[in-house]
Amino acid sequence: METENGARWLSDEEQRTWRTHLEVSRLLTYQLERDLQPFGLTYNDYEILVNLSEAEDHQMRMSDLARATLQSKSRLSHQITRMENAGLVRRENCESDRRGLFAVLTDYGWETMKRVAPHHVAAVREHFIDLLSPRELESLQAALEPVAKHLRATRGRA
Amino acid sequence: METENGARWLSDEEQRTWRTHLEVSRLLTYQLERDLQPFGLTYNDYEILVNLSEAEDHQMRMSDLARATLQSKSRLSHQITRMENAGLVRRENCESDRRGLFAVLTDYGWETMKRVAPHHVAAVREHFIDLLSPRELESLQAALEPVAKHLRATRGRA
DNA sequence: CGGTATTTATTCAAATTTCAACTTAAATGG
DNA sequence: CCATTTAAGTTGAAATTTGAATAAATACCG
Repeated sequence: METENGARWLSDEEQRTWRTHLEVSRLLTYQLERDLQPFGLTYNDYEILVNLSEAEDHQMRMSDLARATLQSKSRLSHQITRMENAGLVRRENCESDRRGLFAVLTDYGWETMKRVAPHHVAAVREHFIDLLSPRELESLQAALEPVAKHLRATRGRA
Repeated sequence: METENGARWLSDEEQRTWRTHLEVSRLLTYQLERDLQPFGLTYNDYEILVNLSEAEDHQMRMSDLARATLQSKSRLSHQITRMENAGLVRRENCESDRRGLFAVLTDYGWETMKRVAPHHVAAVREHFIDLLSPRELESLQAALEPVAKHLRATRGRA
């Protein structure tokens, strides 16, 4: 099963799996976004909150946050500006590197996180985790981790 | 393992799998987008081309295309306008329902599709399919299909 | 040290996406 | 039939995202 220039097409099984994966990715994002709407947060907002919540002193360098959330610096900068306006985070200067800035979780941001997280987790369960058996969960992780590893590497050497 | 208001947190295993899935989704989209760049197409463009290519007479009603690609009608409308300007598709009136329009693949769109598809498929292989054993592929499909089904249903009754 | 290259982060403009308002046509139901 | 509701699709403005250009500070190297 070859294309004219030698590339191999996908078998039916491969194609089915590929499309299912794509569909799940998209619908899941879409659904989680929707489940956050009542709290006035986008998924992007939430992701920033998670990262800052888990970080030492509830703060991270802009660069690191951009890397962690897979966003461009420019995009993160805008994103943080918006969240700053919403009172969720603030920027703070970095002593040791005067080019640098920290994004810091505000008290309100932290309160918001604590309030919203349980609902978000419930949504993740409802739409993903609880639909998988322990065995399926395990094989999913086993299958996807190498893919993640590959993609991280590929992205890196861009 | 309960939150204050009764929601169950994720176990380490669950969390790891969840995050891996998220990461793969994102990096994969990102990578495929990048692999299409040399051809001057976005992933959205490509997806439209795929759908039209597989459709009867290389044409689809705007609504159906929007549904198939999980986009809003508005977004699709803009998208098609852009692709029309690029010469990849054209709009055509629908006889039987005079509100309706078809998006139709142009010759150039079809040529483009035939030219680009092998490269795209190769990318899908390189970054996903070929990293999975047949067994993993199978279990992935088995695990994700019910999730897809659930999400389709959930989305529907929105 | 002094100059050049990198890194960090922001900004502006252009492209894309979203959202609500609108138009036109078809379906529904007294 | 007519009136109303629903469906198909577009439009324009606002919000977000992208990408190149910029500014400022640090790192590197002869």
